[in-house]
Amino acid sequence: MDEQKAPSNLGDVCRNDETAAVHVRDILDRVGDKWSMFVVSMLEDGPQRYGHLARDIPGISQRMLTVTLQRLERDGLVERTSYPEIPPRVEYALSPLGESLRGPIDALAQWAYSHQEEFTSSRNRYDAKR
Amino acid sequence: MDEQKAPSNLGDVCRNDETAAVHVRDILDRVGDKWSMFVVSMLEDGPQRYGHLARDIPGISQRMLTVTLQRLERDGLVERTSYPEIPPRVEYALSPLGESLRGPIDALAQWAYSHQEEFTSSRNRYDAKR
DNA sequence: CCGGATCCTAGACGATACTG
DNA sequence: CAGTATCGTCTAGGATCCGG
Repeated sequence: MDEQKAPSNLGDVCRNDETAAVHVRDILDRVGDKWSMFVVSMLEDGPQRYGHLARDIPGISQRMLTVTLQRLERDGLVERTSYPEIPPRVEYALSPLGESLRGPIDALAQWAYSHQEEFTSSRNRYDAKR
Repeated sequence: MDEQKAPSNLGDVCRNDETAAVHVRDILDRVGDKWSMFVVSMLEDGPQRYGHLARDIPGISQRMLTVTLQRLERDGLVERTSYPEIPPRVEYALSPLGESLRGPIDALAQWAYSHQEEFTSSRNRYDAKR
């Protein structure tokens, strides 16, 4: 008894397995940082070049695009391919692991989209009371 | 023509609707901050008192528990009920909106749990090259 | 074209002490 | 018991300039 079943929700993950909880935190950090999921969404249609991403993501600085891509590559969510040409060409694509993240992320995006009304009205109500 | 369909993934959400993208960012901020989802996971089993949360969430400071709960309440994910007794008693519970977030969050938690191996091995491989 | 290196600021977070 | 107030630290993120 006390079989190690795959946990089915966040609470089970956090409570059953100390190290798993740490990894969940790492993922949530990546998901929650300012640009990562935006970049991932840009790669959903296929590989993109650095310059294309820089142009199409409004407001991102060169530095943040660079570090975001590096972190995503480090985490194995994005694959970087550089072609030794002049001028240099570098392409970024979702890895299989990155592709597999699309499901959960899209679910979250849909939730955010369909509940934005309740979300903001709750904030307005709360702020009005101060 | 140009009917506004519900977007089915993160890219559609971000590209189709400027304000929706902002709300998605707000949600992702909340999901990504250090304690929010941990607190939410603690409330999955039912309402909890402040002190109980403080004891059961390892490493959280009083301040961070307070501000986390306030933010969750502001966003309408958690409901606060204070009973005017001596000594005071305050209970926090998931709102219906908060309950509805469990699906997407649990999906993400499961993803993190089942892919932690690839995640960390990718990081080790990446770090080894520097 | 694709970044790396530097400097800077705002806000997230933590420790501690105090209060209705 | 359930917070608030205050202070210090640390890091994410932005602006800008430089290099292969």
